[in-house]
Amino acid sequence: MNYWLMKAEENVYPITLFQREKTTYWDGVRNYQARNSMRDDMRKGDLFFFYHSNSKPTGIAGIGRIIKEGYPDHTAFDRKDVHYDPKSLATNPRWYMVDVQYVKSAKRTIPLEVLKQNPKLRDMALFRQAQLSVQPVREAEWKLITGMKDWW
DNA sequence: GCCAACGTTGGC
DNA sequence: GCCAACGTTGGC
Repeated sequence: MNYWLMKAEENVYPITLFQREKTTYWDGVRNYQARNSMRDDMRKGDLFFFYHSNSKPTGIAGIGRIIKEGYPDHTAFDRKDVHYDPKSLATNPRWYMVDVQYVKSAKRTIPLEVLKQNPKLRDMALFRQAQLSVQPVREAEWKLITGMKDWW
């Protein structure tokens, strides 16, 4: 079982919408490292932190589960889609996505600042590669964060 | 809205 | 292969 952190802009896809929809596909990732994680490493049943960026505060808003492993991101083929990429061909897709299911929300978003203050979380990818929208989370980090009673 | 960090593109 | 220009991410 692997753990992940996936970022969504709150004004684009808030966790309240995820909760209503229950399942969705995670499209629009256009970074190779994030793509590789989704295409090669995510497994059905893996859990992830749903992270709100561009929000007040930014931070972990909830938890989701991977329910379908990597497959071509069709929004890259759609000329009218904001994530259209003419270099991604149906015969040779460049971008991948996964299907995800809502699991639960934090009582309140756990702010980035709170995570930063915990010395045990210092090595999280979140701080080392701030711009990466899909990133692995270590089991110890997962357990520590999900065990923060005030927030769940 | 600003801007630092960082990834990608393309000329050479 | 280098690197400047450019675009995007995301915190603030």
